[in-house]
Amino acid sequence: MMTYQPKSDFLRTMVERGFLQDCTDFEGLDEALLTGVVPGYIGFDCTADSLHVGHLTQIMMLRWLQKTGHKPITLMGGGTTKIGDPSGKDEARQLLTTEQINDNMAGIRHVFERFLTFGDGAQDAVQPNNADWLDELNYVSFLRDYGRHFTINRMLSFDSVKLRLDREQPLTFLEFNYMLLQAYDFMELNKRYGCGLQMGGSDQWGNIVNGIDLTRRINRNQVFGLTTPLLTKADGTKMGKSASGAIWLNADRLSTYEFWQFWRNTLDADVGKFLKLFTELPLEECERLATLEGAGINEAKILLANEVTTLAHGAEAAAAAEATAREVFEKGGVGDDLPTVSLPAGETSVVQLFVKAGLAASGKEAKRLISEGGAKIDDEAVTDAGLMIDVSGTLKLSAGKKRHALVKAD
RNA sequence: GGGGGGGUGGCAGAGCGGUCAAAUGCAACGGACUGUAACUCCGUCGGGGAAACCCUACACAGGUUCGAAUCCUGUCCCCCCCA
Repeated sequence: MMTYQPKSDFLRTMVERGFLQDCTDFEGLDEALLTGVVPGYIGFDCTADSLHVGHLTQIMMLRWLQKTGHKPITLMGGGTTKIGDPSGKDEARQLLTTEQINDNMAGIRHVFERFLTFGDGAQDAVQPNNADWLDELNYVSFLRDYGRHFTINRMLSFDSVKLRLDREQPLTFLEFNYMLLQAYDFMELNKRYGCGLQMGGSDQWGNIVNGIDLTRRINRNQVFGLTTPLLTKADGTKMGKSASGAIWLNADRLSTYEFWQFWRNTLDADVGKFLKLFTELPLEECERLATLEGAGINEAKILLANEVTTLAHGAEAAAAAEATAREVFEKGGVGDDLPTVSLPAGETSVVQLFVKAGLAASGKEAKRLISEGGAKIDDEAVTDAGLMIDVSGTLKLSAGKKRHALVKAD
């Protein structure tokens, strides 16, 4: 695959920056991208009101698509979310109301607006909702008009299906149908927007290929698909989890300081990869930074954190986060950007203080922290779990060396 | 429909009448080392309580026992094989 040198800006960027896992027709897509504006889409579930770093590869890909002169389509799975894609899930997803789904779509839209330009222009991003066409689907006519184009033989040959069958895990009819609906989405987007490209994670390959086939058969249009590699950290663990949970891209869900910290704590070995994927720094710069060692790579992580935070939350948020981090970690001081909790002034037990500040999940955990010597108030180690604290002014609480929070008296 | 095997802490997976808040591994958290890394090492890891101590837990509901995650009965769920 890599023997072909792409000529289009978009594909070249994708290859150089490590976005590309696979493509259905590398040369064909390249040509289409050179010929005119190619609307390209990625589908997103509406299960939460924000997206997280696990989506960031896809988001950046859409951003590059727009930057290189094409049209991004962020398809909301409003229709499919009502059913729920059960693949990989242990239990059936709880059903969301239409209202919840709409709220979630609005939240997701907020995230995208930071990365993409929406509007009515040829290269402006649009955000359709597949409920608009899936809700009206009639089972019998769907089977008759579209079901005929899918053979079970072929569907069984897809890895996503084969894996499940090989592992002797049940695959419900619902899941099996999911790929038909997604194929239908692609075809519909091709009709409505002239969409010529679907992108997604490597696990979406089968679904994407089905959409391409269906679009060719029904619309008689040649469309393309490309996938991104599954992102893992250098130590083999999943990317995008932190102590407190998912790394949300929405400031309501995760403070910009904590978001910044997530990137600041990138493993050495991942710095280059993340710079290329999640920032827009020139390629050579990314590669140079990745080769640094010791203090150098440490500074590179700050740069990474600043760049990603600027994209997701703006330059001001990034600067504030960096200032706080430098104050806290380099000078041992206090920064405004630390997670802050307000409490009524007065006496509280240390244990409760740590729980309320979000530094301990339970009183037991707070006590454990204290007995292990990891709990500090204004940098003084707490030794007595029975201590009563008079909350007044601002206190800096620390759990270990990295987790800090401020408590303010009302 | 018949036969068999299972459901244990965030996950994986022991335990199969008392010494079990439950081995071990992973994850997580704290500490040492450092660069706010990685690796390694040490410690912690159901909840409430300052503590003594108390409470809830081995799918669910009952039962047998001085005593049950462990035995019995019923219910629900999962997997496998046969039809």
